[in-house]
Amino acid sequence: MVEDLLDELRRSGQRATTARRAVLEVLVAAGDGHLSADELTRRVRADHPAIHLSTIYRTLEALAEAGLLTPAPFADQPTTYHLRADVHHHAVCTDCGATINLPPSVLASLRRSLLADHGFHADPHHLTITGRCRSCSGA
Amino acid sequence: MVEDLLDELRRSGQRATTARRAVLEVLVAAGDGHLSADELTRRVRADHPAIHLSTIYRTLEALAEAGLLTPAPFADQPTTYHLRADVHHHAVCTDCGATINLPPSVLASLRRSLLADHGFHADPHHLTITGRCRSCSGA
DNA sequence: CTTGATGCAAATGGTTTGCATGTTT
DNA sequence: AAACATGCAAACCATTTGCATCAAG
Repeated sequence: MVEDLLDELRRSGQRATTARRAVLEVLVAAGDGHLSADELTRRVRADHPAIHLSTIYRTLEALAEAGLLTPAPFADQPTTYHLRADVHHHAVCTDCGATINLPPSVLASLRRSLLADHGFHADPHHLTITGRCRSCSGA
Repeated sequence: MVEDLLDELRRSGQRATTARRAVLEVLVAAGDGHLSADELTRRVRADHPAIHLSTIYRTLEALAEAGLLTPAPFADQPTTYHLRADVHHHAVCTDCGATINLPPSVLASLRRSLLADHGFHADPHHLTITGRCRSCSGA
């Protein structure tokens, strides 16, 4: 898994270093969770205490450029990152903060109408839609 | 127009000050354009040179709380703001940077399915969807 | 006159960068 | 060996905050 990703990295002309392997391992272990650069650093350091926060940022940039991961900039909070394989979207409740993961398919009809009406090929890596969840909207 | 908005501000328990009037004037004059705090300050200062950037931020916070405007956090770039009356969404081309304004109605079916499937009442103040515009996707 | 708003300067927090050194290819 | 990645410290930039002063109700 991680080795496959590293191969893809190399194929895109980048080097496979310890830091990059470590970051990918943490991301794979996290499943489809979203990790901030800071949290990622904390976890990477469990095994590699010397790896620096700035390296994590540069690594994330390299991995994103190679198309292996996607940054998910939330409003305010620090940007989080997840593997490209786990593309999904979010519904976030503005009252309680609950988040619902949504499959890419929820955007199917939106994409269709953007294409039909504007010739726009939507390729949303990550989308956050705000609103109120079932329990908060009941209140 | 601006006076109506100021009334609404007062009704929500906030004070109608010079700074707030000035910000509203600039926003109204900007139409549905999106202005960053910095750009807003530049424009406000044309008439009121003493108004400070931090006041603009506090003003924006007050106006947002009163429901008069909406912050639109773009990826990376500084957050921009527009009047609540001009709610709309964006499609941004990742190649050329072109942006298309979209009416709220483009989200109708998405909202319907979120409600049906998750009991989630979507109320997106602002959404940015990435992809490639007609001309760039042709290339 | 009381409470909230403003100006200013200084702090914050996430992210980026310059540079000397270490590692991958 | 050459090119690129890393650690570190310092810079950056948008935004926030403490505090003394000022203005709106």
